[in-house]
Amino acid sequence: MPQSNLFSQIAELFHAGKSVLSREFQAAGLPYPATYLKVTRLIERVQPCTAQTLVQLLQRDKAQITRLLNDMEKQGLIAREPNPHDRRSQLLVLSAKGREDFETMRAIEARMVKQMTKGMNREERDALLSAMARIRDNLQ
Amino acid sequence: MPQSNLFSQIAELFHAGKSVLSREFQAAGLPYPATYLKVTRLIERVQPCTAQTLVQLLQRDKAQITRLLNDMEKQGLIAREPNPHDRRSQLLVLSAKGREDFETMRAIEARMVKQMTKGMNREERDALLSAMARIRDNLQ
DNA sequence: GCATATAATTGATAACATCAACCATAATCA
DNA sequence: TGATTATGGTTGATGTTATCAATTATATGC
Repeated sequence: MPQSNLFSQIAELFHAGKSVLSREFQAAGLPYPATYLKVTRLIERVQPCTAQTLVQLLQRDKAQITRLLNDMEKQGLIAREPNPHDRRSQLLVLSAKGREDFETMRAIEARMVKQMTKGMNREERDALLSAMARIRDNLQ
Repeated sequence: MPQSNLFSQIAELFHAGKSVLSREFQAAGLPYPATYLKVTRLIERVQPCTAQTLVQLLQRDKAQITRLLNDMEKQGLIAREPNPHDRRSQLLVLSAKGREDFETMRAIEARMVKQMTKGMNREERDALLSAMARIRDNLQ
């Protein structure tokens, strides 16, 4: 890629990473799109978690979130439980299968990230992550 | 975004950047998807350039490239000229409109990148770009 | 000249994204 | 309290990005 700039780099990195992930999910018998990992991660970490929570954290359209959750529910990864505090929304939880598959996906992703940062030391990795966080903030 | 890892960061950055770009292209009267910028950039920089060249540089499926070029041709941004060395392929060139719109898109992108790296000095920016290039290589 | 490789297109389909309209419930406030 | 407005979520329509398999035309190697 000749004379790339920052944004092209990000785009290419994302594209390459996503395609590695999907391929490896496939190979591990988890034929899920890469997005599932992000969603399961959030449902695990952020509790209680509703569709609206995901909309805000992922900055995605709520329609897209609804459909994503429908698919994941259909595949038995998550369940929607009544929200005692608000009958308009539902609480999202991982099923046993969801937790298990999430662990596998997470391990695959961790392996990929390790591969990506091969040859970088602790400081370099930290600098990279903090630079990226900064960029993200600047973009808001 | 709680405890993000490298790949999530990249994904979020890409998503945020792409949406800023499309919005600003719209605002500038260039209702093109963000991909057009990458393609016009390559056609300008890499000459001669065929569909195959783009497939390799962008690591995209050739079907997708064909359709992308069809759209761009339909909108008058590029032209396909006969390749004197190989009658299977065509040489891609920017039209006058293509060059003009490309300049506008490039300026918009440059503004965004400047915004993204606000508060970072030269060394930090260089370190970031080279870390990203390294990551990209590691991923191949 | 024939077999095989390559450049590009086409068809099918999935993943990802956005907008507008809508329904049910919650919150506000006259 | 009852009307009004706001919010969480769903549905419909549509556009963009991606991938795979099959096909056509031309090139290349033998």
